[in-house]
Parts: sequence; C-alpha cells; structure tokens
Amino acid sequence: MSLPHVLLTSLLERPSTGFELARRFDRSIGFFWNATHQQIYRELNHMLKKGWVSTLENEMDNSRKKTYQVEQLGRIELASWMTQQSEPAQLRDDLMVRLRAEAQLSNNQILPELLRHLGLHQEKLKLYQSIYDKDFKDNDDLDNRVLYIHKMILELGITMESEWIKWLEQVIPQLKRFAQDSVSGE
Amino acid sequence: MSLPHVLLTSLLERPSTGFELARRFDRSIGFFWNATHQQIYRELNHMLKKGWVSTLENEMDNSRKKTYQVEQLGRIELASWMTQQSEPAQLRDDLMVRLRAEAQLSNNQILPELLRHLGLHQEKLKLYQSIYDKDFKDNDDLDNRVLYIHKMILELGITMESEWIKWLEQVIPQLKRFAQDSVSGE
DNA sequence: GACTTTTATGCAACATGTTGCATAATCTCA
DNA sequence: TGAGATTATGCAACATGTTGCATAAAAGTC
Repeated sequence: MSLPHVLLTSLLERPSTGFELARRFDRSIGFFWNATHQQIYRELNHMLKKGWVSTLENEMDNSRKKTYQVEQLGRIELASWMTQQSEPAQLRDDLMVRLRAEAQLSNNQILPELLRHLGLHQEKLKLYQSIYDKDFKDNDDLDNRVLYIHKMILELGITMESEWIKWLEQVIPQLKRFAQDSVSGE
Repeated sequence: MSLPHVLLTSLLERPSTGFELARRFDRSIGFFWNATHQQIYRELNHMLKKGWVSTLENEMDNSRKKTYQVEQLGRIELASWMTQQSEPAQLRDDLMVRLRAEAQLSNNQILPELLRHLGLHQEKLKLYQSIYDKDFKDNDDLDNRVLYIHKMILELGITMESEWIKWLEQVIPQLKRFAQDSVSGE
C-alpha cells in the first residue's frame, strides 16, 4: 500500500525517470523497500493519471525517457499519508519456515542454505558498512535532520544484519553437531 | 510462494482444521509468517486437490469442520522444497518510508507513530519473552533438535524486537530535539 | 558500419495477499 | 428458549507483486 509513497518520497529527493528510481531501489531506499521496474512503471503511470506527479518536458529529447516530478497533489497525499498509522513489519523469512520444516523432517538438508544465508548477510553488512563509512563516518552534524534520519536508517540495517550473522553463527555449529550425531550412531 | 509449505509444516506438527491453523498463526508460526484465514482456507482446498493433504473423517460430526492431515505427496513436496534456495527476507517497514518522507516534508508528524511503534515492539518482546520463559527457560536439553530449533527461532524474534526498541529509544529523543529547535526560533 | 551492452519503457498473464460479506453450527449464559 | 459470542468455512472483488516477453534508442567497441 505504500509503494506510491515510497516513489513520492524518492521523487521529492530528486526528480527521476522510472529507470533511475529502479536503480536507486537497488541501493539506498530499496534496502528497506523493494520493487521491480514493472511495479515502478505501473505505479508512475497510475500517479500521473491521479495528478500526483507530472513529467518534465525533456529538452530536445526524442527518446522515450520520461522524468517525473512531484506535483502539489502528490505532496498533499504524502502529507496526509504521514498522519496514518501502520503496523510494524513482521519478520517473514523463508529460512524460518525451512528450519521448522527441518525440525519435522530431520533430513539435514538445511545446513547448506544456512551457510549461504550467512554469506549473503555478511555481504549485505559489508555493503551497508561501506556506505556508512562513505556518507556518515566523519559526519557528526547532528543538526541536519535529513542526514540524521538517513544515518539512523542505515544504522538499523547494519544492526539487523549483524544480528542475523551472530544468530546464524550460533545455530550452524549446533545443527552440524546434530547432523554428526545422527550419522555416527546416537 | 511458501504459504503451502508453512501449512504443510504446521500440519505435520499436528493435524488441524483451517481455523486452528489460523489461530496458531496468531501465535507461534505466525510470528515469522502471517496469513489471513482466507488465504489458509483457499490454500488448503488447493492442496487437497493436489493430494498433498487429506481430510480426516470426523467422528459423528455433522458440522462443517474439516481436519486436515499431510499425505505422502505433501511430504515429498516439502522435502523437495527444502532443497531449494531462497533469498533472505528484506526489512520492509512502512515506518522507514515515513521517516524518509518526514526528512523531506519536515512536518514533525512522525513522532506519535514512532512512540506507538515503540509500544508495539515492547509488547511483542514481552509476549515472546513470556513464551520463552514458559517453554524453554529451564530446558537445556540441547539434544532435542525440534526443541532447539523452536528455541532459536524465538531467540531471533526476541533479539530483533530488542534491537527495534533500542533503536527507537535512540531516535525518538533526537527527533524530539529537532522538533523543539524548529519551534523555538532556529 | 555492424555488434553488443546499457539505458529505458511497457504489455499480459499470473501468483499472492487483503477486504468485505455471507453462512451456519455450537457454545454460553441469563 | 432465546440472544449473542465463538467456532468454522467460504465466495467474490480487488490490490499488490512477479515473471516472461517485447520494443527501441543510445552508447560503447571491434
């Protein structure tokens, strides 16, 4: 329900084409809200019809490229959405389902996937950390709202990835031990 | 894509009616995978058609109640699904979008919602903690796979909720300060 | 100049998830 | 015994998200 609002926010930060939005989704904003280019183009057209955004007339441009900007109606919509409540997202990870299934089936099939996820979380943490170092490391300008908020969002991401890693590093050896036990007699 | 597998796992743990599954979703398994009763009934019918589950003939029961159990085909499906890879779920929380929008709009509308979320996370943590104390506190039977896995899943939930709380408790005062500054001159 | 890659947009079909409503048996309690 | 809550299942419409495919201009490269 909030994809349009993600896009409005993103376009307020900078007027962009659908393609650019999709690319940014692969980086900053997409770390906590993902969307395919399909969803983005579809939603942009929808918002255009509702008058929330408009396209800039691209100078001398006969390509298909369209740059979108937020209109007054879009700002009003975003501000009104800000006053609404929403429930916290819930943890919804396939891996948890697989673990519970593993508990039932006892096939020892889960280990490779746990290791793979450990790797993925480590990579993601590294990525976040590098962005953090680049953008915020020596920035202690706590008076800047925008900077502060972006920094805190990234910090949350870093924390969550770290916790996943710690957790996996605890679970994996123990499950290995179970697997060992079940082959060697027990 | 894994709702059917959640249901299969849940039914392996205990044959149940759709209603019971929905209720359990409100508790244990639903902490990391949610679904409405609609989705559950629809999916159960679907799995019935595919032969993954069957209904128990309920003794002397002329009510509409149907108890489902997993069939061989369902087990095979689940085991085969276990060998497939899946990407880690990504953090996808409205609140993050609202924060970034707040950074753009500077309306100071976000604070009540941050406080509300803090409360919700504290409640959730309390709930998890109470289940943990009840089910696992004095259980150090590390040889029990099923118990161990359930315990670790709950521990992850506890960690994540704790980290949310810590984060909100850091962000809220700072945003309050910004709001203060912007009324009193600055 | 032809060839590939990157940029750029979109349709159509499908899968998944949500909301509102309808139905009906059973249980509770006054 | 009758009124209301709880248990129990489901349809239909809609919203949102995914996948596969098609198209085409622009930029790089051999």
